[in-house]
Amino acid sequence: MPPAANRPRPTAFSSIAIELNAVLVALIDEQPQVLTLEDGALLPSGPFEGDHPTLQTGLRAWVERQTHHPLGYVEQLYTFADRSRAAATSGRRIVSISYLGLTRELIDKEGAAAGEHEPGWQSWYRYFPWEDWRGGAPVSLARQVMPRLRRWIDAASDTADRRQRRQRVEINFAEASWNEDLVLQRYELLHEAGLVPEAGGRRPVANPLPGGVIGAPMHYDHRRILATGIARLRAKIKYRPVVFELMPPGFTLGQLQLAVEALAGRPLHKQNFRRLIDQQGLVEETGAVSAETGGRPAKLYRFRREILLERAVAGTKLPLSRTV
Amino acid sequence: MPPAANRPRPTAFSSIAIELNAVLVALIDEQPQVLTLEDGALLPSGPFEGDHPTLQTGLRAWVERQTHHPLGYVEQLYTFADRSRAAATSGRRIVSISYLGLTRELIDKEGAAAGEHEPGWQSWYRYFPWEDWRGGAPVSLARQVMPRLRRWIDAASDTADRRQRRQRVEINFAEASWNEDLVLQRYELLHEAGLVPEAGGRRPVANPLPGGVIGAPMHYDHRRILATGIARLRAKIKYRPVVFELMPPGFTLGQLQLAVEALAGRPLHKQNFRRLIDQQGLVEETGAVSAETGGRPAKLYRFRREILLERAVAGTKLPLSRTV
DNA sequence: TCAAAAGTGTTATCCTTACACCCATGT
DNA sequence: ACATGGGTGTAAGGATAACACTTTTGA
Repeated sequence: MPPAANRPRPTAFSSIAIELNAVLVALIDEQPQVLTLEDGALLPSGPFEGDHPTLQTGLRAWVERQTHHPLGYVEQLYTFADRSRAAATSGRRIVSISYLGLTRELIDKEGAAAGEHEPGWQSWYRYFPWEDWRGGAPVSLARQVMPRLRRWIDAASDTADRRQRRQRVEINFAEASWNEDLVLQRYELLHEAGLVPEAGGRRPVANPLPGGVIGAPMHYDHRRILATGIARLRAKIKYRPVVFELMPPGFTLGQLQLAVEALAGRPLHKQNFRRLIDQQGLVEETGAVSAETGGRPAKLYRFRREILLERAVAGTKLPLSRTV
Repeated sequence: MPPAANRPRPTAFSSIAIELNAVLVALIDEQPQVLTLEDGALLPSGPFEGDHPTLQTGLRAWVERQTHHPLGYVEQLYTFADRSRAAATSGRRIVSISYLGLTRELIDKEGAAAGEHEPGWQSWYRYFPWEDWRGGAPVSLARQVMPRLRRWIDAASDTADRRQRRQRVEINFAEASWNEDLVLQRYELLHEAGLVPEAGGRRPVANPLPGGVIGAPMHYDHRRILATGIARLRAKIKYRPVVFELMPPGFTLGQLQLAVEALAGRPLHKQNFRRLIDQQGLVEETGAVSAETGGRPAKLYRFRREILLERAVAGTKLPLSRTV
């Protein structure tokens, strides 16, 4: 076998910009919030310079430089490079690698540049009002989203197409069988239907309907990246103990439930939530109780960090044989 | 708000090569096989040129050019850019975006370049022999992997470190609670322990133990990418009907079970597997029966493609309330 | 007739869902 | 006293895991 250097390897020396995007999430005032720039129109992003050993260290470097705060849990989301959706205004091609970051503490605003670029937290439901089912079905769904989707269905060119559209809407938006994990799928469908045209760098949509925008827009495809992050997080809290990355060191079970509800965007069953938590052995009592918001004082709990080492997490759906 | 072109946007015009890698999987002779180059030492990879509208079309373009065969199911895996693991030999920085592709049919070898670059299929268990539990615990696990991992544990600098190592090995490699989804975690642990040094472009490992390589090596970090693909696929077959992308149009339930077993790397319980399949309504009888390998003739089934539109797939683990 | 694989039926167990209820505190 | 949230017990239903058994072919 020839040495590595001699082997031909089909790689292009492309003049393409590589950008790192971050969906930084924190729970503030029982709301899932996202760090943004420019009044909520932009996710923080930075260049990937070749001088970092890994992508993640590159990300951590500029996020911490920009926010003066160490980053906790970080995971890669997706790599986008759609020509039409990223940077149509500049002629330059951009590959954007996005990350999800969870933080427990507030980002120090002092260190950041003042003025237009000042970072700020925004509730993610500002961008996706139809995703917040904590108080029942969101009004914007019935009032705005569904009527426009129905018009989009009717605008199909032929019956086969119309049937297809109806079926897709039914799967993703049916109230009776709402699946909170489909954040990205729903956003992509709305985008395809021309209902979420973005502020900058978007291709003119195929079917621009009157009535315009639903939910706050963002520049480039940042709202799509945000949708990816929310979808990932909602799926993940179901099989990995990531909520605790967003919680303070001590918390009540009620606070924990509110946190999960904020992320999942729907109310949970109190008693069963509690049973689920303790039968998984995720938390332990600190011994203290909280002086709180009315009602009986609640025990404080802390996350058992050890279990990150103890568990490998299952994930079964196959009828496994015991005769291995 | 200023127009998009005026807004400063922190992107670097990096001179970094962008590469697309493909883990192309097919089921051949009841084995999960992967398309490779150079006698199995390399995954097919190609450049991302800026002239494609999306990353996926870029990938499809060169894969189809190289193999003269249309690509079916495709999904993005991960983006790596570790300096130490990708291309240490050349000085150039490479960002490699990897994809998983599933194909039902053989790739046409005629169209490909002859000689050293001729593509060929390899069983993926050639690279990860410890992952094949279809015939019970693989011998290489007890004979090779575990003894070396134990030496790695003993080689820890202090007791805390030793305890940590023991725990990680226990979680990922314990026979009693083997989790077939942890392919990537296990590979990364073996890599960290210096047990899977790769042929080219790898940083000299911290703890090179005698006894050398376990499983067939690959160049660069391609084995890591392959591990990512296998892990993703094993996890995915549990909640999405992707196996059918690998099956012929008509198949028996026995063949289907063998296919899932090949991917999951472990034997399944026949009766329960059948119940699971038909209670999910995934398949329907074609009416035909197969002339087969001995024993009673089996009914042939086909995948109900419609269900891809009918279902949104659940994925619950939270105690949801009905009082929405 | 026997091996080999297909195919059917039934039972025990666990987990999820749901309901009903009591407890401790502030106002 | 009563509103408010904390906290506990238990029953019904469904899904999984396991077992036992019959059927149909080829050699």
